[in-house]
Amino acid sequence: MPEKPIQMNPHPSEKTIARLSLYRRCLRELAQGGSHHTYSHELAKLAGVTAAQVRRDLMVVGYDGSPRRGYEVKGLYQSIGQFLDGAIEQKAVLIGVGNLGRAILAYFHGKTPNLEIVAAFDNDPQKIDRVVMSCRCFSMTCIEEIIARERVQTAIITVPADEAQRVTDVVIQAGVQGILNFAPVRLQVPAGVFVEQMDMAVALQKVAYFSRQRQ
Amino acid sequence: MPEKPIQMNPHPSEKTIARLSLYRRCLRELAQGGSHHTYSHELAKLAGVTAAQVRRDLMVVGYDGSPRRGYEVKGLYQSIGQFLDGAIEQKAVLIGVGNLGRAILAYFHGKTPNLEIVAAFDNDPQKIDRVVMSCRCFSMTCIEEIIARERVQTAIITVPADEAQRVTDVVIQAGVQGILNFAPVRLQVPAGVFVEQMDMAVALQKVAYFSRQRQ
DNA sequence: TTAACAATGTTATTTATTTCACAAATAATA
DNA sequence: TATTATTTGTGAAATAAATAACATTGTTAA
Repeated sequence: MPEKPIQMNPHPSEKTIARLSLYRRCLRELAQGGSHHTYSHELAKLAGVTAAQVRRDLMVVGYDGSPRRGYEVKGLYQSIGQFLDGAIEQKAVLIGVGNLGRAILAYFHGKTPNLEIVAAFDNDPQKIDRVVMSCRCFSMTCIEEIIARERVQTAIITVPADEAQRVTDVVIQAGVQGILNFAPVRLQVPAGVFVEQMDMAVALQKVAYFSRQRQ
Repeated sequence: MPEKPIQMNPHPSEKTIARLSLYRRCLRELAQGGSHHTYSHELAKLAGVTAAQVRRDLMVVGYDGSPRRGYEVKGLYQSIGQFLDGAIEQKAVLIGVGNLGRAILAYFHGKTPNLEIVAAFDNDPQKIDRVVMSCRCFSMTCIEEIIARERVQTAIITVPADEAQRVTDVVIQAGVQGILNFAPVRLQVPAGVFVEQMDMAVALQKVAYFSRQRQ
């Protein structure tokens, strides 16, 4: 193989980051299935992409496979983990403990040790100061205080559309750098804050359109 | 303006379809706010894209705006609707009435008249034959029968990861052409079936990564 | 009536992303 | 030990997507 230059891609794309996260999940499954090593084409098949895509994505991680042997499953898993998670543990909060909020709390509980949801917020007195899906639920009046105290960097927004911008302003004021937004609104945020839109309505329309196209 | 050729883009991209759906939502809000006409740059600002992007996307719809006046809000809204929805009403089903399933049922109820969720399915006897979030819930043993009878084209999958592939095989067997999948698995589907993956874990990892990068 | 303006529709250009292709490398085999 | 087969890592090519540019045109106003 050609000599590797000591220089790393400065800005991996969003798509690459998303796929790396996917590869990590596939590697976890491979490890649980007892595999010790794997190949780009195997990983590609599991992730639903091409082998070339896998190899190119892995360039940013800086983990070297072996020709003929491929990648060591555990080693690559940990390398991707280091790359995606960074050194210090990250914290997230969730705002809006409706059905969607509860689903997300349940889904993530214990799954991602390097990115824990440390608190949930709602206005409903029935929920405040209770533990919902293993997560402590607080009044929305405490958002700023807890985000600042716990050094939370990420917020998951699962409130109705008409509350989303207000909540966004509060969490950013408190120091949040990234938002996962499920409300069907484009959030206005200052430069430097990352927003990922999970738009279920748009996604469903897309499926409906293309399923009609293919009949 | 140059003469318009009577030829339409045969295959609008997934991204264009997604944005058209977004524009439609923005137009609805404009209409509710009392606007009668709008411009590509206004729509662009609302949708969080560029004006050139808006105009390019609108080419596939075949709705002509007027120089100087821009687009008629109601007319463009309906044109996009016709384009996305098609002539005949589409039906969807939802499989897995957990927290996530309920959230989606609640969210879509009555919102999209051209794409109705006509039935939900679960194995829990507590839910079977009840109405959950205004949607009738059936046993999973009835999936094939109801999809075939109602000519359902789209399925929303909100079951746990280890059931997703089994459910997928059933709904495709019954005639479904498109799937919106919330389970964290790459579904194996035959060619011609469209799958849209809503991967909450990947999305959260992405936000965590980029929020860390920007601090 | 005509001139100036501002917005459209579309082509051309640029940028981003994916795929291809292949030298270099290494394990397995003879 | 030499040979073969197969996979990696990455530059080059191809494809896809976004942006810029602009001729055209309806509207407004002098």
